[in-house]
This record gives sequence, C-alpha cells and structure tokens, in this order.
Amino acid sequence: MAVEAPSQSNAPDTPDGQTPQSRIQQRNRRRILDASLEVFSTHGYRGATLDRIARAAGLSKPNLLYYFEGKEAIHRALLTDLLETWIAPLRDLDPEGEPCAELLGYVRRKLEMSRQYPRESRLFAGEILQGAPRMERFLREVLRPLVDDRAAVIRRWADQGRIAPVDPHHLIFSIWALTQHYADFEAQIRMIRGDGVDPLEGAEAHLEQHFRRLLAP
Amino acid sequence: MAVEAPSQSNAPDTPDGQTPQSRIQQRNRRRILDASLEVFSTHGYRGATLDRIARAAGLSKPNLLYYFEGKEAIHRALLTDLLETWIAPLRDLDPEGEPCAELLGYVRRKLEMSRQYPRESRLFAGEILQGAPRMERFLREVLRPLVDDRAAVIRRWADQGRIAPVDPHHLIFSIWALTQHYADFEAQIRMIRGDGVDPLEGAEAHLEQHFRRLLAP
DNA sequence: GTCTATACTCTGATAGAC
DNA sequence: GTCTATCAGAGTATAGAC
Repeated sequence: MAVEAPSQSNAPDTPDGQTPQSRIQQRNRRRILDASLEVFSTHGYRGATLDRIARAAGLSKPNLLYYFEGKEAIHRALLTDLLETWIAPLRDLDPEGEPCAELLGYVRRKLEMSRQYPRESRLFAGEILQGAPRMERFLREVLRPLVDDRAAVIRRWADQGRIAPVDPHHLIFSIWALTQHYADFEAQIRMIRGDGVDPLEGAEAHLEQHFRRLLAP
Repeated sequence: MAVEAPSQSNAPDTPDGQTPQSRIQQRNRRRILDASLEVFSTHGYRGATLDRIARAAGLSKPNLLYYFEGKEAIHRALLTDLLETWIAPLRDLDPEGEPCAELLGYVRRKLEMSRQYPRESRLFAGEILQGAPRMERFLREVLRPLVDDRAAVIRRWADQGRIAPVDPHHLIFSIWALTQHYADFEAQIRMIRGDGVDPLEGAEAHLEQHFRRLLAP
C-alpha cells in the first residue's frame, strides 16, 4: 500500500531517474516488464505466476527477483509506466481548438491506443474491474481533476452552441467505453466476426460517423 | 472443457431439471452461487479462493465441496446460469417492431441489466478480458448466430431508410460497450464522480439522447 | 548476475468422525 | 449433511554456490 521513500532506494528496481544501469540491466528490465504485461493482462494479478513471467522473459525465476523485489513490485512498475501514457490523449484535448475536431481527435487517439496497446488496455480494465485497489490514488488525485477540467471545457463548448448539448462526463465515459471496448473485448469481437477479420475493421469510420452525428450542433 | 453426459449424473451439483433436492439443499446451493458470484466477479477466477467463497456463503470449505465437485464446477454453474439471461435482451429485439423504438428499448434493457446485475456483468467481462477460454463455444455457437441474425435485421432497417445508415455489427458493439461500461468500470466512475453520486445517474437520459440522434434517419 | 536447491505459505481437495 | 484434520501441489521468495 504505502509507497516507500525514494531516498534509501538504490535497488535496481527503482531507477528513479538517475540510478545508473548497465545496458544488459536495462534490456533485462524491459524484457521482464514486457513479459509481465503479457502475463498480467491475460491472466489477472493472481493468475499471473512468476514461473510464467520468467519463462516468457527467458529468465530464471530467481533472476527475475534480482531485478524486482517481488511480484507486486513488478506489477506496480507496470502500472506506473502505463498510467503516464494512458491519460495523455485527454491531456492533449486543446481547450482553444475547434470543439468538434478536438473531440473527434480525442476519439481517434483513444482508438489508436486500443490498436497499439491492447495489453495495456486490458491490464487497466482488469484493475478497474476488480475495484481498482491499486489505482485508487491515481484515479482520485490525477484522473479525476483532469476529467473535471476537460468536462468544464466541453460544457463551455456546449453552452456556446459549438457542439450539441451533452452531459460532459457521460460524453467522456462514452468515448472511453467505445474505444477501449475494441481492446478489452477483442476476444468476443473476434469470435463473433470470425478469426479472419481484424476486430478493429471499420471501427474508426463507425466511431467518426457516430460522434459527428452526436456532436453536430 | 467437455460437457459431461447428463445421463450418469445424480450428483447434487447437476440438477439438470429433475434431480430432486430438499429445501435446505436448494437454499445452500443458492447461497454458494451467490457468494461465488461476489467473489469470482471481484477477484477473477484465480483470485477467488474456496476459503473466501465458503466464508461469504457461511459454510465450511468441505461443505462447499459437498455441493459442487470443485472450484471449476462452481464457476461453470455460475456461467451457465448467467449466459442464459445475458443475451435475452438481444433475443427480445423484435424484427417486426418499430426500428428506433426497438433499438432504444434494447439499450434500455441492457442498461437496466448493468444496474440490476453489475456482478454478473463483471464476471462476464472478466472472462472476455482473459480471452474467453471458458465461453468460446457459447460465443461462437450461440451468440454469434444471434448477433448475425439481428445485424441482418438492423441492416434491413437501414436499407429501408427507417434508421440512419450504420454498420450493424459496430452498432451492436457500441450498445454493449456503452451500457456494460457502467457496471464494469463502476469503480472508476465512482472515483471520478465522487462516492456520493450514483454511477448510473443521468446515464439513461444520456444514452437515450445519444442513440436518438445517432439513429434518426 | 545467474543458477540450483530449498524453505515456507497458500490453496484445492480428501478422509473420516459425528 | 456437516465438521476437524490433513494431504498434495502450486506459488512466492530466499540461500548460497558459481
């Protein structure tokens, strides 16, 4: 739960900025994180075992624990890396831009993240699904203020008649739901549309038309 | 994987229609399934332990295993019960009805399920998230044909100009995404809007307006 | 830095008394 | 039908050689 003070840490799993690392250390750290992402996102926290992660990373189990203090530390590092980039698209929503273009751009960026980072999306979704016990602070203290701020921008746009009147928070939730669905529920989409079809086929055109109709003043 | 032949089963965990059960047996079975739903949906398959389920059900662990053959059997029973009702709203989409009203009714029923059965929704979502290993047959052999059939109906409506032109499959996915989001990502919504607010507050009005604009010919 | 061997805990499941 | 006691296996983590 509690975050350890960064002052005492010279352990290799907390390179908080300046900890020097050899090339091989960096490479192994990356391999571990990549393997962990694969395993955690498809099996959940408890379903992921160090054995599987080690095998996926091509390392021995004790060697894994040389780089990270333990399973939880790996997961924490994964989440920390993820959250940084996860909210970037919303940050990029420009209050000074043209409203419809900004929102459509946001949709496009979010959908692109589902295409590029489906494992990250599923890792995030799995955490939320379980009540977000390891992300509560982030959600309350980072995401919430950001959402409230952008919601205020959207509300202003609606009040000015530059987009259709809409509940800003629900609009943001809708964008999340519609775009992340293609990553999080990919297995279902695949089984329904057939394995030969790209799950994201036609999604961008659909969502663009979708939000264009929705937002037109 | 394989479903056991129903002929040989007189075990108490397979009351396939006619197995007689005392009132206490039925009550305990229900308690176990209810407790399991709670535990499986919030911790995932691997994160759920028989200990926790037993405690939640108010029974001892061995007693649990008197009613069900094992952890997997409990989970299977849970899914079987769930899937029956999960697709009912789509089944109820009437090809002979008024298109816009039918689709809005479908949205309303799905949203109502998120309100009434959030744990079931999360159980389902968790399975999909992990690649749907225990639902593949259902998705391919039951849900897919149903979706294809209803998609054909929607396509006809669009071709006749009774609703706006829209990709039927993506429309269905959109309805799933938007409605299930309120159950599956409830923790996130709660932390963003504050604990005092009902996560579903305003959702129905938002979605009704949303789809009305979207579908208007 | 990396490995083998191993300690220790948790968890699913069974035995057998009542 | 329900319980106490317990086993077998899996899983996290550590010791210590190299």
